[in-house]
Amino acid sequence: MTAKSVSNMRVKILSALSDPIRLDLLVYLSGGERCVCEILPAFQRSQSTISKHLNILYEADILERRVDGKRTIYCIKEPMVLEIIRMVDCMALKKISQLAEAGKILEKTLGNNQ
Amino acid sequence: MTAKSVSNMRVKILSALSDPIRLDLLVYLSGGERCVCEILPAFQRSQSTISKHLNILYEADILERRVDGKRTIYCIKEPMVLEIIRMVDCMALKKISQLAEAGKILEKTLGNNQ
DNA sequence: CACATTCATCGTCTTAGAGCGATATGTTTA
DNA sequence: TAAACATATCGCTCTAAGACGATGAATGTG
Repeated sequence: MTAKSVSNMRVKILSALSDPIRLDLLVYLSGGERCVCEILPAFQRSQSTISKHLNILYEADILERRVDGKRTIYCIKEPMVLEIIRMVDCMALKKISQLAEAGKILEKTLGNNQ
Repeated sequence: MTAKSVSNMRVKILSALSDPIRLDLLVYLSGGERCVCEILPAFQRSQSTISKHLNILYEADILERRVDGKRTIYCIKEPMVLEIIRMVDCMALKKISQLAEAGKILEKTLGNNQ
């Protein structure tokens, strides 16, 4: 039962991370806690859309939230998530540089053949 | 341009990881390289479904593949992905144990109130 | 060469999720 | 208490993705 719970939670966390806006939100919040009315103008999306994304991150236990008067303040609950993003970026960079390298080689080869 | 490429690749990698079958495939392949005909009987899905999932992991640069005769052999290209899964599992476990703890406290409280 | 094996890809169906406007809920302020 | 503000939620549309059977493209075998 626990094994299945962990499996479900694992997918929930990774699904929450697999969206460009939500990744940007996390990077934005890595600078410290922010209320929604601060977050909104930093993202070119409707209020309902941002609210939904924040809630998905909250449900995945990645963000923490706290109500202060009429504001709701979000912050990163699990800093490990930033480490995960860092590792994924590392993988992405590796891939991009491989592609760039391949591009150069191809260019060179084509150049020689002409 | 590169920033956007990294961002796209990042989402691609995380999307590839956000599926239960694909995570199981990675755990399965962490035991070493396997051809598709070995993988298939270990998963209760159609051949086309497994093939597609393997391809998604391949496209995300997570798996490597090699053709040997009429077999295609897959293996993990980027071991860092296992480390990422490990960290996500850690987060998931933390959450599960929090829930379990909350359950106990609730139980105790209800018990005391009666 | 005909056939079996192995795997990828295509076409189709169905479901999940992103996006947004409109509305609901709770809080401060006038 | 009415109005303004901050945010969540609902209802809807549209697109992306999962699943699978059928087909296609290789490779090996009799």
